[in-house]
Amino acid sequence: MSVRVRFAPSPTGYLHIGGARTALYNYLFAKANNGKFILRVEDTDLERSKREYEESQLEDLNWLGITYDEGPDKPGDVGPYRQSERTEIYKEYAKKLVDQGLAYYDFCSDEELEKMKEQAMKEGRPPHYTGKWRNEEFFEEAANKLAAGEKGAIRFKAPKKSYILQDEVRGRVVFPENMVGDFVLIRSNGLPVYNFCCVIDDMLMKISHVIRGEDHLNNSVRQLMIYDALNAEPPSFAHVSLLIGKDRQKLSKRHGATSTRLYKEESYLPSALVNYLCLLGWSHPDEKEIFRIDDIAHIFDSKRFSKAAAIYDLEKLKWVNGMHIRSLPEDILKEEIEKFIKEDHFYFKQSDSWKKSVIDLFKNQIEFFSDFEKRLNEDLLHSNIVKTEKLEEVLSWDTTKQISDFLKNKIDIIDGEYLSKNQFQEIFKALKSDLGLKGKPLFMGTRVSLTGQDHGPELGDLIPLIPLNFLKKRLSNF
RNA sequence: GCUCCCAUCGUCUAGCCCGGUCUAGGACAUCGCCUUUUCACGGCGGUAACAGGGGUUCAAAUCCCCUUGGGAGUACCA
Repeated sequence: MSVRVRFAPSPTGYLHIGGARTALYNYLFAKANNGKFILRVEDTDLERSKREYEESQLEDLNWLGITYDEGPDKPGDVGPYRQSERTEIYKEYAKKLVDQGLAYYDFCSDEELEKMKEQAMKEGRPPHYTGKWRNEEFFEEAANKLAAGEKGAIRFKAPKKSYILQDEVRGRVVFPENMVGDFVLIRSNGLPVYNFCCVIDDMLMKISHVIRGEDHLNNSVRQLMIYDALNAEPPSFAHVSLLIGKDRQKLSKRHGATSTRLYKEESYLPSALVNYLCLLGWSHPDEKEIFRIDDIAHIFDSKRFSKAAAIYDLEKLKWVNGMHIRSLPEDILKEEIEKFIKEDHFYFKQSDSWKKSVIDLFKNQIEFFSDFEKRLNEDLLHSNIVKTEKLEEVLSWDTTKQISDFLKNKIDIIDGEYLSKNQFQEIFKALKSDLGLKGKPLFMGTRVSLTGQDHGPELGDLIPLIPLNFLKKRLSNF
């Protein structure tokens, strides 16, 4: 049987980081098994679903490099791929179930339903449907109401038996009898409910494996019931552990950035995000930590999912991002970095070789593309200098005063835009021998005199990249 | 409440299925040292975990049970 998997987001918000991970696992699983990855939009909740969210989610998926074979914008043979466009299909199946006596029309009002639940809770019973409409003797009355144009919901008659789910991740899960009561298939407004359309679609779209969040585990019993009623073979299921926040609660807005979009805006590399997400609940057989997802697709194995929920914590993601930045080819790195530098920045007025040197100088020190401009401004162009205690200390040394005087004399008489590497080396050598300094006083004194900072890249690499007039200006402060 | 799921360093995890090779391995973070000063990179090293209790066994992180803790579901949301 050919492998077909799907990701089925609801367009009720931006793409959630947890959703992105689920999509990723499906994508990887399809790739590993030479299967197809289908994207289906679950927009049956009319009030919350918005087309703009759908568009943004597809866009973000694309940004992450998670591409699908079939979807609303890539029609295949089993469309349409938006549930809102499939309501007739669901109704048809629901009616068939009613005809077979496996479901029934229910005309209870919200108030009646509410009362039923309260009563059950009070008596310590599970809050299941106990309305009269499930009884055959009222079928005729229901038919009359229907004929008279009254709106009723279609409710599924939950069989009184236990169900067993052989889950790829959880193993054998037994759902005892009486776990759920009769549930709604089609709402009185004619729209289907998740558990129903999910099954119909997975069946019609020939989905072979369902990989989804553990929050759906309990839904499975309802879905299994429907497959049974439809006489259809259920797909195999893999319920992946959930992503949670530091407080071990379900990931939500208050845990900070939970939408994929924000990572895009903060200049994270999609390859890094996806690399990190992949490792949150799945492990590489060789414990490799840094990889491109397409490189591991062929070894992706659903047996390596972990069962426990993972805390979503940004620290490691930052590191992964830095690693991905460093592995970028030179020209792409340059291109990406430049996207995050202001158009009128000093950087763009410099020569290509200068740009290259500067990128080489900083690329190992940044975790984000947006860090580059910061480094440039602080380490090279000396804006935003913070007077630290350490800096004050170095400034107070007599040797520092000697160094700055010496440098001022040497550098003031040099013309040009930059100091060459050789020029700097010579000056530095002279400084060393003339003043007889070494170690910390020498290096720190020179650094502070020339950059105004107590830290930064290797002096020999850094100084020749600082415009000469900046150096002169700096020295004139002493 | 009821049902289901989960439980290894602060965090992500390997190991668990097929008990001994585990005085529990890796990574992030953290700390220390080295890399002629700093930051970073790199290298080396340190701190740090099998939730608790019972079994089974010559032997348990690994198998079984209980407790505790956490999570999910219990909708005419998805």
